[in-house]
Amino acid sequence: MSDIALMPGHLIRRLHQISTSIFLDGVRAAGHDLTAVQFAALSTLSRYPGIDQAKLAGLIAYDRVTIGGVLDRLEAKGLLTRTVSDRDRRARVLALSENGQQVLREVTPVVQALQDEILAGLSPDERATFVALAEKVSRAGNRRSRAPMVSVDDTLQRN
Amino acid sequence: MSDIALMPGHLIRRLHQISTSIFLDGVRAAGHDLTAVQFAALSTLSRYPGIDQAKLAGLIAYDRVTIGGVLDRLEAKGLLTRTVSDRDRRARVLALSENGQQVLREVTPVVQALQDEILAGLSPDERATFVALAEKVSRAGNRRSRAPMVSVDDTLQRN
DNA sequence: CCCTTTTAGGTAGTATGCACACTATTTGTA
DNA sequence: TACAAATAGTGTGCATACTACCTAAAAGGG
Repeated sequence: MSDIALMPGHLIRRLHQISTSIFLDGVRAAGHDLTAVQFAALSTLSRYPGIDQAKLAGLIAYDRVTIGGVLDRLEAKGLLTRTVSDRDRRARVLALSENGQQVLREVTPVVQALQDEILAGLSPDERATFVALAEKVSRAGNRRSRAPMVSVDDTLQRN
Repeated sequence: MSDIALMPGHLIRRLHQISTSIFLDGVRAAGHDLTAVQFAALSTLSRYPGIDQAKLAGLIAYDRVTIGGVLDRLEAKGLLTRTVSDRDRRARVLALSENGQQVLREVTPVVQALQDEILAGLSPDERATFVALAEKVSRAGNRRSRAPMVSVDDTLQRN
Protein backbone atom coordinates (compact mmCIF):
# COMPACT_ATOMS: atom_id res chain seq x y z
CA MET A 1 0.00 0.00 0.00
CA SER A 2 3.01 2.22 0.49
CA ASP A 3 3.94 1.62 -3.13
CA ILE A 4 3.78 4.95 -4.85
CA ALA A 5 2.90 3.39 -8.19
CA LEU A 6 -0.47 2.32 -6.74
CA MET A 7 -1.38 5.66 -5.15
CA PRO A 8 -4.18 7.52 -6.92
CA GLY A 9 -2.17 10.74 -6.81
CA HIS A 10 0.80 9.24 -8.60
CA LEU A 11 -1.35 7.33 -11.07
CA ILE A 12 -3.21 10.51 -11.96
CA ARG A 13 0.09 12.28 -12.52
CA ARG A 14 1.18 9.50 -14.87
CA LEU A 15 -2.10 9.65 -16.78
CA HIS A 16 -1.63 13.38 -17.21
CA GLN A 17 1.85 12.89 -18.61
CA ILE A 18 0.64 10.23 -21.01
CA SER A 19 -2.43 12.20 -22.02
CA THR A 20 -0.58 15.42 -22.84
CA SER A 21 2.10 13.51 -24.70
CA ILE A 22 -0.40 11.65 -26.90
CA PHE A 23 -2.27 14.90 -27.51
CA LEU A 24 0.83 16.76 -28.65
CA ASP A 25 2.00 13.93 -30.91
CA GLY A 26 -1.40 13.50 -32.52
CA VAL A 27 -2.03 17.16 -33.15
CA ARG A 28 1.48 17.63 -34.47
CA ALA A 29 1.06 14.65 -36.79
CA ALA A 30 -2.02 16.42 -38.17
CA GLY A 31 0.16 19.39 -39.03
CA HIS A 32 -0.77 21.67 -36.13
CA ASP A 33 0.97 23.04 -33.08
CA LEU A 34 -1.52 23.31 -30.22
CA THR A 35 -1.38 22.12 -26.63
CA ALA A 36 -4.35 20.45 -25.01
CA VAL A 37 -4.83 23.52 -22.86
CA GLN A 38 -4.84 25.81 -25.89
CA PHE A 39 -7.32 23.57 -27.68
CA ALA A 40 -9.69 23.64 -24.71
CA ALA A 41 -9.58 27.43 -24.73
CA LEU A 42 -10.29 27.67 -28.47
CA SER A 43 -13.04 25.06 -28.36
CA THR A 44 -14.80 26.66 -25.41
CA LEU A 45 -14.51 30.09 -26.97
CA SER A 46 -16.14 28.73 -30.10
CA ARG A 47 -19.01 27.35 -28.08
CA TYR A 48 -19.52 30.52 -26.04
CA PRO A 49 -18.59 33.42 -28.32
CA GLY A 50 -18.05 36.83 -26.82
CA ILE A 51 -17.09 35.75 -23.30
CA ASP A 52 -14.26 37.42 -21.45
CA GLN A 53 -11.16 35.91 -19.88
CA ALA A 54 -12.70 35.37 -16.46
CA LYS A 55 -15.66 33.45 -17.84
CA LEU A 56 -13.44 31.36 -20.09
CA ALA A 57 -11.19 30.57 -17.14
CA GLY A 58 -14.19 29.47 -15.10
CA LEU A 59 -15.58 27.23 -17.81
CA ILE A 60 -12.39 25.24 -18.26
CA ALA A 61 -11.09 25.60 -14.69
CA TYR A 62 -7.95 27.60 -15.37
CA ASP A 63 -6.27 29.94 -12.97
CA ARG A 64 -6.61 33.66 -13.85
CA VAL A 65 -2.89 34.03 -14.36
CA THR A 66 -2.62 30.84 -16.38
CA ILE A 67 -5.38 31.82 -18.78
CA GLY A 68 -3.61 35.12 -19.38
CA GLY A 69 -0.47 33.36 -20.59
CA VAL A 70 -2.41 30.87 -22.70
CA LEU A 71 -4.30 33.69 -24.40
CA ASP A 72 -1.07 35.60 -24.95
CA ARG A 73 0.25 32.71 -26.98
CA LEU A 74 -2.99 32.10 -28.88
CA GLU A 75 -3.14 35.80 -29.70
CA ALA A 76 0.48 35.77 -30.85
CA LYS A 77 -0.38 32.87 -33.17
CA GLY A 78 -3.22 34.96 -34.59
CA LEU A 79 -5.92 32.51 -33.49
CA LEU A 80 -7.98 34.99 -31.45
CA THR A 81 -8.37 38.65 -30.55
CA ARG A 82 -8.80 40.47 -27.24
CA THR A 83 -10.93 43.61 -27.09
CA VAL A 84 -11.69 45.82 -24.12
CA SER A 85 -15.38 45.36 -23.28
CA ASP A 86 -17.81 48.25 -23.73
CA ARG A 87 -19.87 47.34 -20.69
CA ASP A 88 -16.91 46.68 -18.40
CA ARG A 89 -13.63 48.35 -19.19
CA ARG A 90 -11.79 45.89 -16.95
CA ALA A 91 -12.84 42.90 -19.07
CA ARG A 92 -11.36 41.68 -22.37
CA VAL A 93 -13.85 40.18 -24.79
CA LEU A 94 -12.41 37.22 -26.70
CA ALA A 95 -13.14 36.30 -30.31
CA LEU A 96 -11.76 33.55 -32.56
CA SER A 97 -10.10 34.87 -35.69
CA GLU A 98 -10.84 33.40 -39.13
CA ASN A 99 -7.65 31.43 -38.81
CA GLY A 100 -8.60 30.32 -35.33
CA GLN A 101 -11.93 28.97 -36.56
CA GLN A 102 -10.21 27.17 -39.41
CA VAL A 103 -7.63 25.59 -37.13
CA LEU A 104 -10.34 24.54 -34.69
CA ARG A 105 -12.36 22.89 -37.48
CA GLU A 106 -9.34 20.92 -38.61
CA VAL A 107 -8.11 19.91 -35.18
CA THR A 108 -11.37 19.01 -33.44
CA PRO A 109 -11.92 15.63 -35.13
CA VAL A 110 -8.29 14.76 -34.52
CA VAL A 111 -8.63 15.55 -30.83
CA GLN A 112 -11.78 13.49 -30.52
CA ALA A 113 -10.03 10.52 -32.07
CA LEU A 114 -7.12 10.95 -29.70
CA GLN A 115 -9.35 10.52 -26.65
CA ASP A 116 -9.63 6.81 -27.37
CA GLU A 117 -5.90 6.58 -27.88
CA ILE A 118 -5.34 7.98 -24.40
CA LEU A 119 -7.38 5.11 -22.94
CA ALA A 120 -5.86 2.58 -25.32
CA GLY A 121 -5.35 0.05 -22.54
CA LEU A 122 -9.08 -0.18 -21.81
CA SER A 123 -11.98 -1.92 -23.52
CA PRO A 124 -14.93 0.26 -24.63
CA ASP A 125 -16.84 -0.73 -21.50
CA GLU A 126 -13.90 0.04 -19.29
CA ARG A 127 -13.45 3.39 -20.99
CA ALA A 128 -17.02 4.35 -20.20
CA THR A 129 -16.54 3.27 -16.60
CA PHE A 130 -13.32 5.22 -16.30
CA VAL A 131 -14.84 8.39 -17.70
CA ALA A 132 -17.87 8.09 -15.41
CA LEU A 133 -15.68 7.59 -12.34
CA ALA A 134 -13.30 10.37 -13.33
CA GLU A 135 -16.21 12.71 -13.79
CA LYS A 136 -17.49 11.79 -10.36
CA VAL A 137 -14.11 12.48 -8.78
CA SER A 138 -13.83 15.74 -10.68
CA ARG A 139 -17.24 16.92 -9.59
CA ALA A 140 -16.71 15.95 -5.95
CA GLY A 141 -13.27 17.56 -5.81
CA ASN A 142 -14.08 20.67 -7.81
CA ARG A 143 -14.04 23.00 -4.83
CA ARG A 144 -10.74 21.55 -3.64
CA SER A 145 -8.85 22.69 -6.71
CA ARG A 146 -7.32 26.15 -6.85
CA ALA A 147 -9.34 27.00 -9.96
CA PRO A 148 -12.76 25.39 -9.57
CA MET A 149 -14.91 25.00 -12.64
CA VAL A 150 -17.75 27.49 -12.91
CA SER A 151 -20.70 26.16 -14.88
CA VAL A 152 -22.45 28.07 -17.64
CA ASP A 153 -25.51 28.55 -15.49
CA ASP A 154 -23.50 30.19 -12.76
CA THR A 155 -21.85 32.36 -15.36
CA LEU A 156 -25.01 33.39 -17.15
CA GLN A 157 -26.71 34.40 -13.92
CA ARG A 158 -24.39 37.35 -13.74
CA ASN A 159 -24.93 38.54 -17.29
CA MET B 1 -19.31 14.09 -27.35
CA SER B 2 -17.67 17.33 -28.36
CA ASP B 3 -18.09 18.55 -24.79
CA ILE B 4 -14.63 19.06 -23.44
CA ALA B 5 -15.72 18.32 -19.88
CA LEU B 6 -16.39 14.70 -20.91
CA MET B 7 -13.13 14.12 -22.76
CA PRO B 8 -10.69 11.80 -20.95
CA GLY B 9 -7.85 14.25 -21.58
CA HIS B 10 -9.61 17.14 -19.92
CA LEU B 11 -10.93 15.01 -17.07
CA ILE B 12 -7.43 13.74 -16.36
CA ARG B 13 -6.17 17.30 -16.28
CA ARG B 14 -8.84 18.22 -13.75
CA LEU B 15 -8.02 15.21 -11.59
CA HIS B 16 -4.39 16.25 -11.61
CA GLN B 17 -5.28 19.77 -10.49
CA ILE B 18 -7.50 18.44 -7.70
CA SER B 19 -4.98 15.81 -6.64
CA THR B 20 -2.03 18.18 -6.34
CA SER B 21 -4.16 20.73 -4.52
CA ILE B 22 -5.40 18.25 -1.94
CA PHE B 23 -1.87 16.94 -1.49
CA LEU B 24 -0.41 20.39 -0.84
CA ASP B 25 -3.16 21.36 1.57
CA GLY B 26 -2.94 18.10 3.52
CA VAL B 27 0.83 18.10 3.82
CA ARG B 28 0.87 21.75 4.78
CA ALA B 29 -1.80 21.14 7.42
CA ALA B 30 0.54 18.52 8.87
CA GLY B 31 3.21 21.19 9.23
CA HIS B 32 5.35 20.31 6.21
CA ASP B 33 6.15 21.90 2.87
CA LEU B 34 6.53 19.19 0.24
CA THR B 35 5.01 18.78 -3.21
CA ALA B 36 3.69 15.43 -4.38
CA VAL B 37 6.59 15.17 -6.77
CA GLN B 38 9.11 15.83 -4.02
CA PHE B 39 7.46 13.24 -1.78
CA ALA B 40 7.63 10.61 -4.51
CA ALA B 41 11.34 11.27 -4.90
CA LEU B 42 12.03 11.00 -1.16
CA SER B 43 9.87 7.92 -0.77
CA THR B 44 11.47 6.11 -3.69
CA LEU B 45 14.93 7.05 -2.53
CA SER B 46 14.14 5.60 0.88
CA ARG B 47 13.06 2.34 -0.72
CA TYR B 48 16.08 2.09 -3.03
CA PRO B 49 18.98 3.68 -1.16
CA GLY B 50 22.11 4.56 -3.05
CA ILE B 51 20.60 4.97 -6.52
CA ASP B 52 21.61 7.81 -8.79
CA GLN B 53 19.50 10.47 -10.46
CA ALA B 54 18.90 8.51 -13.66
CA LYS B 55 17.60 5.45 -11.81
CA LEU B 56 15.39 7.56 -9.58
CA ALA B 57 13.99 9.36 -12.61
CA GLY B 58 13.20 6.02 -14.26
CA LEU B 59 11.48 4.62 -11.19
CA ILE B 60 9.04 7.50 -10.84
CA ALA B 61 8.86 8.45 -14.52
CA TYR B 62 10.40 11.91 -14.35
CA ASP B 63 12.22 13.66 -17.12
CA ARG B 64 16.00 13.96 -16.62
CA VAL B 65 15.82 17.74 -16.46
CA THR B 66 12.81 17.74 -14.15
CA ILE B 67 14.44 15.43 -11.63
CA GLY B 68 17.46 17.72 -11.57
CA GLY B 69 15.36 20.68 -10.47
CA VAL B 70 13.41 18.63 -7.93
CA LEU B 71 16.64 17.35 -6.38
CA ASP B 72 18.06 20.87 -6.33
CA ARG B 73 15.18 21.97 -4.13
CA LEU B 74 15.28 18.89 -1.90
CA GLU B 75 19.01 19.37 -1.45
CA ALA B 76 18.50 23.05 -0.65
CA LYS B 77 16.00 22.02 2.05
CA GLY B 78 18.62 19.69 3.49
CA LEU B 79 16.56 16.56 2.90
CA LEU B 80 19.13 14.69 0.81
CA THR B 81 22.71 14.74 -0.43
CA ARG B 82 24.27 14.26 -3.86
CA THR B 83 27.67 12.63 -4.15
CA VAL B 84 29.70 11.89 -7.25
CA SER B 85 29.79 8.12 -7.68
CA ASP B 86 33.05 6.24 -7.28
CA ARG B 87 32.27 3.74 -10.02
CA ASP B 88 30.91 6.30 -12.49
CA ARG B 89 32.08 9.86 -12.19
CA ARG B 90 29.15 11.03 -14.32
CA ALA B 91 26.58 9.77 -11.83
CA ARG B 92 25.43 11.39 -8.59
CA VAL B 93 24.55 8.99 -5.80
CA LEU B 94 21.60 10.16 -3.72
CA ALA B 95 21.13 9.69 0.02
CA LEU B 96 18.42 10.87 2.40
CA SER B 97 19.74 13.02 5.23
CA GLU B 98 18.72 12.46 8.84
CA ASN B 99 16.24 15.26 8.45
CA GLY B 100 14.98 13.79 5.19
CA GLN B 101 14.30 10.44 6.87
CA GLN B 102 12.52 12.17 9.73
CA VAL B 103 10.35 14.24 7.39
CA LEU B 104 9.51 11.18 5.33
CA ARG B 105 8.47 9.25 8.45
CA GLU B 106 6.16 12.04 9.50
CA VAL B 107 4.66 12.74 6.09
CA THR B 108 4.12 9.21 4.77
CA PRO B 109 1.03 8.35 6.85
CA VAL B 110 -0.45 11.74 5.99
CA VAL B 111 0.07 11.13 2.29
CA GLN B 112 -1.51 7.69 2.50
CA ALA B 113 -4.58 9.15 4.19
CA LEU B 114 -4.81 11.84 1.52
CA GLN B 115 -5.14 9.25 -1.25
CA ASP B 116 -8.70 8.51 -0.13
CA GLU B 117 -9.46 12.21 0.05
CA ILE B 118 -8.48 12.59 -3.59
CA LEU B 119 -11.12 10.01 -4.55
CA ALA B 120 -13.63 11.38 -2.05
CA GLY B 121 -16.43 11.22 -4.61
CA LEU B 122 -16.17 7.44 -4.94
CA SER B 123 -17.26 4.52 -2.82
CA PRO B 124 -14.58 2.05 -1.69
CA ASP B 125 -15.54 -0.30 -4.51
CA GLU B 126 -15.42 2.48 -7.05
CA ARG B 127 -12.04 3.58 -5.74
CA ALA B 128 -10.62 0.13 -6.30
CA THR B 129 -12.08 0.06 -9.81
CA PHE B 130 -10.70 3.48 -10.60
CA VAL B 131 -7.21 2.59 -9.40
CA ALA B 132 -7.26 -0.67 -11.37
CA LEU B 133 -8.35 1.09 -14.56
CA ALA B 134 -5.90 3.93 -14.08
CA GLU B 135 -3.10 1.45 -13.59
CA LYS B 136 -4.11 -0.30 -16.81
CA VAL B 137 -4.10 2.98 -18.73
CA SER B 138 -0.78 3.92 -17.21
CA ARG B 139 0.82 0.62 -18.12
CA ALA B 140 -0.54 0.62 -21.66
CA GLY B 141 0.50 4.23 -22.29
CA ASN B 142 3.86 4.07 -20.57
CA ARG B 143 5.89 4.14 -23.76
CA ARG B 144 3.83 7.02 -25.08
CA SER B 145 4.93 9.40 -22.34
CA ARG B 146 8.11 11.43 -22.67
CA ALA B 147 9.54 9.90 -19.52
CA PRO B 148 8.45 6.25 -19.42
CA MET B 149 8.70 4.41 -16.15
CA VAL B 150 11.63 2.00 -15.89
CA SER B 151 10.97 -0.89 -13.52
CA VAL B 152 13.37 -2.02 -10.83
CA ASP B 153 14.15 -5.19 -12.73
CA ASP B 154 15.19 -3.25 -15.79
CA THR B 155 17.28 -1.04 -13.58
CA LEU B 156 18.96 -3.80 -11.63
CA GLN B 157 19.93 -5.69 -14.77
CA ARG B 158 22.46 -2.98 -15.50
CA ASN B 159 24.05 -2.97 -12.04
C1' DC C 1 44.32 0.93 -28.07
C1' DC C 2 41.54 4.07 -30.87
C1' DC C 3 37.10 5.57 -31.95
C1' DT C 4 32.17 5.54 -32.21
C1' DT C 5 28.18 5.21 -29.45
C1' DT C 6 25.81 5.55 -25.34
C1' DT C 7 24.91 7.43 -20.94
C1' DA C 8 24.67 10.94 -16.74
C1' DG C 9 24.01 15.30 -15.90
C1' DG C 10 23.65 20.05 -17.09
C1' DT C 11 22.02 24.92 -19.49
C1' DA C 12 18.66 27.56 -21.88
C1' DG C 13 14.14 28.23 -23.46
C1' DT C 14 8.94 27.24 -23.57
C1' DA C 15 4.32 26.01 -21.47
C1' DT C 16 1.20 25.06 -17.73
C1' DG C 17 -0.26 26.11 -12.86
C1' DC C 18 -0.12 28.41 -8.90
C1' DA C 19 0.62 32.35 -4.90
C1' DC C 20 1.01 37.11 -3.91
C1' DA C 21 0.55 41.73 -4.70
C1' DC C 22 -0.96 45.54 -7.54
C1' DT C 23 -4.00 48.76 -10.67
C1' DA C 24 -8.26 49.90 -12.61
C1' DT C 25 -12.80 49.41 -12.51
C1' DT C 26 -17.43 48.06 -11.04
C1' DT C 27 -20.74 46.85 -7.54
C1' DG C 28 -22.91 46.96 -3.21
C1' DT C 29 -24.11 49.41 0.82
C1' DA C 30 -24.66 52.70 4.44
C1' DT D 1 -23.68 59.88 -3.00
C1' DA D 2 -19.45 58.51 -0.57
C1' DC D 3 -17.01 54.49 0.41
C1' DA D 4 -15.96 49.73 1.21
C1' DA D 5 -15.89 45.36 -1.09
C1' DA D 6 -15.59 42.64 -4.99
C1' DT D 7 -13.94 41.78 -9.65
C1' DA D 8 -10.87 41.73 -14.25
C1' DG D 9 -6.57 41.59 -15.58
C1' DT D 10 -1.56 41.88 -15.04
C1' DG D 11 3.57 41.49 -13.08
C1' DT D 12 6.63 38.69 -10.47
C1' DG D 13 8.34 34.56 -8.71
C1' DC D 14 8.30 29.55 -7.96
C1' DA D 15 7.49 24.40 -9.19
C1' DT D 16 6.65 20.80 -12.62
C1' DA D 17 7.49 19.03 -17.47
C1' DC D 18 9.31 19.15 -21.50
C1' DT D 19 12.75 20.12 -26.07
C1' DA D 20 17.16 20.90 -27.88
C1' DC D 21 21.70 21.11 -27.22
C1' DC D 22 26.05 20.59 -24.64
C1' DT D 23 30.07 18.35 -21.82
C1' DA D 24 32.15 14.65 -19.50
C1' DA D 25 32.63 10.06 -18.88
C1' DA D 26 31.83 5.18 -19.68
C1' DA D 27 31.04 1.17 -22.83
C1' DG D 28 31.56 -1.17 -26.98
C1' DG D 29 33.74 -2.73 -31.26
C1' DG D 30 37.40 -2.93 -34.57
